[in-house]
Amino acid sequence: MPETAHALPAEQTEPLAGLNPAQREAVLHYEGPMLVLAGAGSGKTRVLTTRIARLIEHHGVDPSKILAVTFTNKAAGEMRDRIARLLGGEPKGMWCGTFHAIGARILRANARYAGRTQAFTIYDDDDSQSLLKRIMEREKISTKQWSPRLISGLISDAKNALVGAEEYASLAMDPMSRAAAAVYNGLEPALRAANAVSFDDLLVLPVTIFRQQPDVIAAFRSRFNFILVDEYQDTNRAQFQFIKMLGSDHGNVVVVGDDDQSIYGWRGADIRNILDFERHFTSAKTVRLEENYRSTPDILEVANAAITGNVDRKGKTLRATRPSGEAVTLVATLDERDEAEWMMEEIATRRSRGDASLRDFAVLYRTNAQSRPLEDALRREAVPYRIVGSVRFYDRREIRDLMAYLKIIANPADEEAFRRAIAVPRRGIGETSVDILSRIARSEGIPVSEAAGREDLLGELRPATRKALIEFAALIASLRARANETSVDVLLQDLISAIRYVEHLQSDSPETLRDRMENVSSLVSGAAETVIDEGGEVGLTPLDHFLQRAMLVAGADALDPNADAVTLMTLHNAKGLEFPVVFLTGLEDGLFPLAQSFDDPPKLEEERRLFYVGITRAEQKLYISFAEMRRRNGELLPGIKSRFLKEIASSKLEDRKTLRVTTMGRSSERTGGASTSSWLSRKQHEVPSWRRSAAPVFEADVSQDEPCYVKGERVRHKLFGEGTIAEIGGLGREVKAVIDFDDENVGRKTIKLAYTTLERGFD
DNA sequence: GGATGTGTGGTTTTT
DNA sequence: CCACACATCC
Repeated sequence: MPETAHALPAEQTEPLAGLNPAQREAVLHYEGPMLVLAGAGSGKTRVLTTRIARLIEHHGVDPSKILAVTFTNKAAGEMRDRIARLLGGEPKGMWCGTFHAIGARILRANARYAGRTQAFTIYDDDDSQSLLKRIMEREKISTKQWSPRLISGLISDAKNALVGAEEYASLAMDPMSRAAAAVYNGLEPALRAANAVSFDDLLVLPVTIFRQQPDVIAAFRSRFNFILVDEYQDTNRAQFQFIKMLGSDHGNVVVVGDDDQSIYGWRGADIRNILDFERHFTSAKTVRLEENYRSTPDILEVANAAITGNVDRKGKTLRATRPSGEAVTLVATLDERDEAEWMMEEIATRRSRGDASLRDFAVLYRTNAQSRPLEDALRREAVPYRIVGSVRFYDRREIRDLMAYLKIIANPADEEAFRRAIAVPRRGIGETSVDILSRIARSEGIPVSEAAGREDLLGELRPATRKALIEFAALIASLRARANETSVDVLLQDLISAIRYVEHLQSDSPETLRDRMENVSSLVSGAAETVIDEGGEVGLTPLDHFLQRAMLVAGADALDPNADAVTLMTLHNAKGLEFPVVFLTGLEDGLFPLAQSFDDPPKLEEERRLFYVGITRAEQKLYISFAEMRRRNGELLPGIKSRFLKEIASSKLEDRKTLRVTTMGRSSERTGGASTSSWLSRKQHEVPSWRRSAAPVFEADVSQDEPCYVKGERVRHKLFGEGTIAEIGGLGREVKAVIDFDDENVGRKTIKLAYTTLERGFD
């Protein structure tokens, strides 16, 4: 991270120069466990890299004895580069990568202990879910009652907590868990048969192997004498166990993290890992990095105020080192379009002052769906932008198609890949035929792709189908032979012409041909670059390497730092990044924080940490915006200012409204004109003078088809007082709300909104 | 078996 | 509002 770009020359000549006392202490620490509580922008990357360089240079540690775990591949690459710069050369043999990449590497070398070969495929969520769905069908579990998504989530949670299928089954009491248990039970053999592993398995299987194979764990223990883990606050139980098994003997485990930035609880990350580190690794030293080199004091004040609402934290306050700058702007906008237009104006103003390039701007939001109107605005004005995440490169149809071929070439047992590849240019083989084939293959105990080439086994299929299968099998076989003698990019080109993929794209959808072709050629050039990448120690083929890398790239990995464009991404993707100017959009109650977190304090705290992460991305200028109306799932919903904003003293924020909000606010009744959308006719209450920027309060208007209240919203009833909406439903005059009133004597009541007036928009 | 159409259901965040 | 799953028809 470039937070100390200006300090680079000093770093090169005298590594310890320019470090503050806390940073210095962390760098100088040699053996034993240490927890570095590193606030946002406190120079933790510098501490990590300097420390590793010092281990190697000063303490004479062999780089191959060091294991460094990062959160993204990009962070791993940066760490490598910076260490190389400090040492004046690549540290040979050091392992540096994400948990998943490191897990994959360990698993490659020890695949046999997990019932796989080293050519195993990594299934992404889509692959896992389609496999899961077929298992559910086989087990006669309704995919309607419990979606594969849900079941897959349950199994994933179990895996991340290191709960195996058997144990899970013994714990499953309710019908849903029992369904999940049955699927989980069927999933393991299916993955094994496909010589595949899920994402979660990349963490779980190494731990399982460590537990079962004493020599394997012993070898790794003696190899990695120094372990460093970045973003420790986002580790889950499996990752914790992994680190503990490797490091508890010598205790040379340094973890760096910030409990206030733990935002992956929903993915099984356990904030207790960092909160309890000193208990897990006794005699651990703790160092706090609280000096912030990134943001202006104005931004930091807001950040500190925002996070204070959390109870479950170690507690730390960022201290500014930079001079004071612009105030943080909080702007009320009319709707998501207005929000986008306002953002465009601010970008234009700053650009016209000539002190900002496009890459200085980042636009952050809670959910991917919010990017649409922002993208529209950018496109309208022809402002270049890049978007991180949303549709990952490897998730695109055309890429997945070709990748399926590569996978089946690399791993003949991969049934998911087989199914996708065989369906792609249509070749007269439908799902029913594949199902029959799959059954035959299973009873013969051979992979589907092998069964497809065995004419003697295909008796029950029609001659045309049989012929097509044999042809397909021959195609794969010849490509596989080709894979052994050529590079991945050439293989891809051969593949594309062999299946006449361009013609397929052309006939499939001529409109998108250009875009797709572009993606296909990016894939080919990406493949060309991967070949010259690291060699790998277990004798992997270039194809295996390419596939693995492809499966493990994250959205943020693809960020090209040289592109001059505005960056759009979710808050989760923004972790670890920084920008001169940041727009934090959609600060509406129910959206950020999401309504689902309202009645769940730990979840609400996680949302607040996410808010904190967003704020601390900004270096010079932070904009926060919310919209009074927002289209969600095609429905226009009223929005009120996020509760998070109300936790920040108004003196810390510069309040603004867009022109449209200002004009609309005055003329309540007769705004007329083109956009007579329903909400315009709603009457407004007086806004109390003591809260100038509060969102307008609307009367309940039951003539609308769309519900005007959302679940979880706070309301006040004339008779019953204040309460929270627990449930809402019905249309028109039939709209009913189930409300839990604060007054215990009132309790829960179901109210027809047509006959009542509720107030909202307070506290 | 495949194309076309209609219905449904869903949306938090990602390695 | 949109993507996808499913059903129907060819």
